Parts: sequence; C-alpha cells; structure tokens
Amino acid sequence: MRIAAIDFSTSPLDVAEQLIGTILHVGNSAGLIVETEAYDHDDPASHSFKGKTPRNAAMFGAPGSIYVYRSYGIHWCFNIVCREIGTGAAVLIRALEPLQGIEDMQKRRRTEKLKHLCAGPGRLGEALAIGPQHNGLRIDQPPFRLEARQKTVHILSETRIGIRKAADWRWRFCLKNSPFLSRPHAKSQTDKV
DNA sequence: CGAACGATTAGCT
DNA sequence: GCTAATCGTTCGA
Repeated sequence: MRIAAIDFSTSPLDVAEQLIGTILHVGNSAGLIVETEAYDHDDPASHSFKGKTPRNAAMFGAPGSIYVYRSYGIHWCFNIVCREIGTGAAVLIRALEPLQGIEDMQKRRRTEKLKHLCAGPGRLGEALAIGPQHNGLRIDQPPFRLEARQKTVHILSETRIGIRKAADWRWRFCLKNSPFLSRPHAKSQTDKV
C-alpha cells in the first residue's frame, strides 16, 4: 500500500480536496475519508482567525500535525494542520466510510449502524478514540497513518456546516454519492475529479 | 469575574 | 424539524 504523499504545506483548500478518497488509520481502526472542510488563517469562521491562543496553539504548528479541539463541551474534533508553520490553517476531517476495526468503533460509539459510525466530526472523534492526548502529534507517525487513494475520485464542493461567518463559502468537500457523509450534498454541484 | 457561545449530536415531536 | 445537553474558551466590565 502506498503512503499518501500529500503536501501539507499548501493551502487548506488543496489539502482538503486531496484528502478525499485517502484512508485514515488511527491505531487498529481505519476509514475512507469522504468529507472534509478547509479553515484558513484569514477565514472569519476559523479558530485561528483572531490569532494564537492556548486553545488553538496546535493549529499554528508544523504542517502535517494534528489539531484537536473540544466542540460544544462534548465532542473532540480532528484536524490536520497545513500551510507553513505558524500560519494557522487546517482541514477538519468530518466523515469516514468505516473500513477496519469496525467492531472497536461500534463499541466506542455504542451503536452498530455503519452509516452513523463516523458521519460527523464528533462521531468520528468518538469512533477513533480521538482526544486531547493527540493534539500536536503528527499525521505521519503512530498511531496515525494516511494511505494514498488508489483511483481517481469524484469530489463535490459544498458550503461548510455549523458556522455563522463565511457561511456561503464552498469550502466543504465530499466524495460524490457517499452514503457516509454527515449530511448529503446537493444533487448537482461543480464536479472536481 | 460573569456571561455568551460554539467547526455537534441524540432523541423526541 | 426542534431542542436540551454540556463545558472550555473568549471577551467585556
């Protein structure tokens, strides 16, 4: 299997798109990335928009490192940092198609429904046992690994979910027609292959 | 120091 | 579709 050769020092838009169709391994569990969102340093919806704070410090780390944050006091969400170090850009991994370690994920999620196992950033975090202990680690070192996609994929761009600022920017990327998205994409959008 | 507010989700109507 | 749950972070006084 090929290790994904994604250049994380580029823009979050590029990285978010390239991540669709690659396989994310965390420990013994793995899934196909079917949904991502880009957040940039000059993006009003981004945690990094107002500068570095104790919470978002990892977002200003080296490209290819992990940024984990607590959402709504409940969930842990998983991001990969991009652009040059200190910029404050990242890609949020929002949904996976479960592939390996499914029983472990079902146990952690307390549900057997494959469709909802990793569909949404909070669910994905719970399924993969993501937590603050992963903040600042690297995506190319254990327990993490990215496996390159094996074929061309059909990608759609959509508006991001759950934000108020810059809500109309189409910075969400989906694997076309995947049943494992956190929310279905529109019927017809600009295709990116 | 107090208060408002989320890059969300499950469960109920 | 609507709302409660739940708490760390951020910002204003």
